[in-house]
Amino acid sequence: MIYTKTGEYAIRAILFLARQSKDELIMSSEIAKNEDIPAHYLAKILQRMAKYGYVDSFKGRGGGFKITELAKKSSILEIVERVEGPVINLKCVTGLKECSDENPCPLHYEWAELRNRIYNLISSKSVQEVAEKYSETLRRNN
Amino acid sequence: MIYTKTGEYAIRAILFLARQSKDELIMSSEIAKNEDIPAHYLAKILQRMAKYGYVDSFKGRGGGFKITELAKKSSILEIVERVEGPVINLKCVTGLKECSDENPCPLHYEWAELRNRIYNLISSKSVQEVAEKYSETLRRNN
DNA sequence: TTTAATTAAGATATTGGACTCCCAAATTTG
DNA sequence: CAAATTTGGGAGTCCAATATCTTAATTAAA
Repeated sequence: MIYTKTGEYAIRAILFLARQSKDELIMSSEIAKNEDIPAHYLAKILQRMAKYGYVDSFKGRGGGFKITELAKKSSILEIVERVEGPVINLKCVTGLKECSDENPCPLHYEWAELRNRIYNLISSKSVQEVAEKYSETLRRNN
Repeated sequence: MIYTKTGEYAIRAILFLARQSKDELIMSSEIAKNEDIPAHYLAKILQRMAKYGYVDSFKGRGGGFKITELAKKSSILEIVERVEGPVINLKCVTGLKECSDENPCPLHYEWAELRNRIYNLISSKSVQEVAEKYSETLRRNN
């Protein structure tokens, strides 16, 4: 993974919610169980995502979480960066202090290209698209 | 950066040493100053690299460090992994629990390719090559 | 031989991420 | 209304990475 556990848990939870049938409420504990995430910790992350408007939350018996339209349209990168801050450091793989477009280290341009492609990979598809395609794969195989 | 600060410091120090004129001894504090690395922390890292045979160390007045032939021939990846353990996590960018070649998530193959290219980028050139090419760039520009 | 300089080594401190616990607030159900 | 259930929010623990400090060992130079 490129990001931290917090970001990973956030994405797994949101993709899990995105794969549920419409308007169904899922409890934090159920997501935790299914995705193998520490329950109390996930609760915190969901709490934050509720603030950001990525999930709607409902208290009390029968309560739980469901994904919002905002989250469905968002990319993985957007959600992760909201939850944990910038994902990929801009610095070059050599880490050289003076490395820049003017004074490029020998790996500068190749790394820049890869970095862009990584960004692209996790920002060009919406959560909904990813969830749907993944559901298809699971349907085909099982 | 893909690796931790410890790995980054190690690489910057080793590339700095690789750019020095032959047989010159460089003090830990001098590297720290030039590369803007916490001095005491770098000392620890150099100490470990001495154990691994990547630098030779000399105590006392006039002492310091110099890079070994082993380090010159090694790749950035080799050194970083020696210093801090495996660099890039194998897990997919979606973090999905069941993601595998059989049940690939929608980003699985693209990510696998990028991961390979990153590995390639930091493992196909030796420290010496990187240092030499970088020195050339600096000479041309300044 | 003494002093200063430099690395080696180990102990300690700080920080941030990961995780836990507890109680309050809200909501449903009986 | 009371009890049970579920999220919200605050506080606290744990651990590894990062960073600092102190002292010992070694060496060169005065």
